[in-house]
Amino acid sequence: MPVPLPADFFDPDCPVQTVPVLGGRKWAWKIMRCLEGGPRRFSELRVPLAGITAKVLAESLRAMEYEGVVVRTEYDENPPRVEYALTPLGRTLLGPMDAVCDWSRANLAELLAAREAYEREPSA
Amino acid sequence: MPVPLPADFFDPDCPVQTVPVLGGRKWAWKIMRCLEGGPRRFSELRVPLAGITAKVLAESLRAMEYEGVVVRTEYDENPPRVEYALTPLGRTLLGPMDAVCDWSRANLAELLAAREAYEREPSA
DNA sequence: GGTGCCGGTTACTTCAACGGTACCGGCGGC
DNA sequence: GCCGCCGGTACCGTTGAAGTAACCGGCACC
Repeated sequence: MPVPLPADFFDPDCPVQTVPVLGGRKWAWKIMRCLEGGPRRFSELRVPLAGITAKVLAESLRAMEYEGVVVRTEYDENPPRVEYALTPLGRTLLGPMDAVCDWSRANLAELLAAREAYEREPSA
Repeated sequence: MPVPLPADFFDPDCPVQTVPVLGGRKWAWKIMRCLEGGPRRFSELRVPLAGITAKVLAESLRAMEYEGVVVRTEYDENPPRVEYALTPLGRTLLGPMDAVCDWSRANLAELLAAREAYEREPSA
């Protein structure tokens, strides 16, 4: 297939650029999983996300809210309560995420082997 | 669904941690697409990846090689030639990637709308 | 002998995500 | 009065990806 790639191979507003959550956010996938079963409170999320700090969790949730996959609901009760949940849009993202997770699970051994092989012979 | 999430909700070596390429690397998805049609040379890749610098392309390719989705082949010709190609493992990743791309394409309007809405009313 | 291409490398800078610590206001309980 | 819980914010430092710019050796061409 010797056809050279053209300079306009990519759409200037290629949808990949708009993929939320998936890029550069360490905790986002796990947060999605935690919300899969229903709305959760801030401190409730901190339990399974062992090691996350309040700051990073707040940042991540706000970013995911910005991207439209999470909603934040503040209840004017006493004591005040805040709940985070997936939006319908966010819920539709779970499918494609599953595909990637399944791939990763299925190829875990090969992935780890590749890294080891590279370290033995970096760019032969 | 009021069942609280347990502290060991996530497998300590959860496969999500091992997803290559997808996290934190700006150009990796596009590079995958460029290699989809067959092996490419370094300078050949720079054409469709408008704006990428030699340094970042070299770094990205090396990282992808480390993760086992790309192979680098050096031909001892004159002038010397280097080709990059997807590994079989890398090729199997295209499927899940397509799922995410399709999702993004299908929901592009909603994604952009969510961001605009957030900017009008940040965390109401 | 100078210019350019190929496939990079090196050094320096910028930026965003992450992590750590400290602290806040409003409330309830002791 | 004091402590702690809840849901954060403010400040600071670190890291790692990305960008900028300069340069390299080997070869071909003129």
